[in-house]
Amino acid sequence: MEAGKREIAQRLMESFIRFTKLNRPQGPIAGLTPGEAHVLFCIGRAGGPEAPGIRVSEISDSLKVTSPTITQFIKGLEERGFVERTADKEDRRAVRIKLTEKGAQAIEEAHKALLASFEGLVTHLGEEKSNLLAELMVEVVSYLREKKKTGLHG
Amino acid sequence: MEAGKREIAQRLMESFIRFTKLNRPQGPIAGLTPGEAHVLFCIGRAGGPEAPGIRVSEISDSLKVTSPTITQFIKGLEERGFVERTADKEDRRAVRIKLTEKGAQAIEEAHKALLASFEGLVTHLGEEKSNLLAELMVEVVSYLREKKKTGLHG
DNA sequence: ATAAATTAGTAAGCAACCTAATTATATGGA
DNA sequence: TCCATATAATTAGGTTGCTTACTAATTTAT
Repeated sequence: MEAGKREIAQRLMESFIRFTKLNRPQGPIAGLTPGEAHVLFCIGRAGGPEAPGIRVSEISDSLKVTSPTITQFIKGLEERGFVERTADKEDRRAVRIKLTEKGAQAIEEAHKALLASFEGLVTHLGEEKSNLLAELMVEVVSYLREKKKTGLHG
Repeated sequence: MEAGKREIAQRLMESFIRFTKLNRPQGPIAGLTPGEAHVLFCIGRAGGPEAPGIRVSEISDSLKVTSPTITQFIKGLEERGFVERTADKEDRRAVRIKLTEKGAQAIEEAHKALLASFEGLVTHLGEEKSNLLAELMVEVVSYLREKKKTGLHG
């Protein structure tokens, strides 16, 4: 039924547009912009205080943004004491980035706030619907990823 | 079950973050940036060629952005011949904005492209799941709207 | 008449991205 | 060994889509 399909697409489109608008984060959390929090999360995931620290290129790969973008974020985060840069001894082109104590605390705070807001959503929808939604969103993400890949040479 | 709830929230959070990243539009459609297309859609919805045209304030209310943002978009769109400005005769502070022929064509093209991409998603998920997703997203949107409202004075 | 509100616009700036070019270092092959 | 090439990070500058603060013109209410 083609008409049904178009109608569903229309509804999906509208809800996604509204979602995108509303989902834009309003203000900073723990003194971090949303983008900074993202980068900081990525650094935090990369290992504890004993680890050598993550590289700029690894962050940019992981977050799918270019390395100059990461450099800019790191610059701001370092100035404000959230991260530390150290030279890599085995590859002197590389830079190792680690969280400071302040950075680790900021992550914890931001993570709590973020999770709390999603827990609010789960409470609103109920666990069953939330599960369903998460599954569907995973499928949407895999579709978008596929589309983006083939879209480049198709 | 608190542990379950947190786990669901976590999965929801991750899928939403990935979605947001992938859903960012890549390039212009019909010579319009995504933002311009949005504004043009809004102008198009406001009435046909015989209507008096929409006001800047009406667009900004509808799209939930400030009026200077709209002014900037209109400026660019007028320069490139997508819209026309005319003075309102009954309220000389106001400006009436209408689509040109070129603008109407651009909307049609952009709308087709957008709808086609969502139809691709509907095909991928199937109609049943797509319907479900649209319904869930409507609930998410209403939750976010509510949260944003109460968040301001709570 | 005058104060208050409204409409649109300008100026300046921020967040989060991008590309192109540059610097420093690493590495494989003639 | 030396050179060409590749890689790591950075700098410089641009884009998109928003913001706030302000001005000018006009309308409305007192």
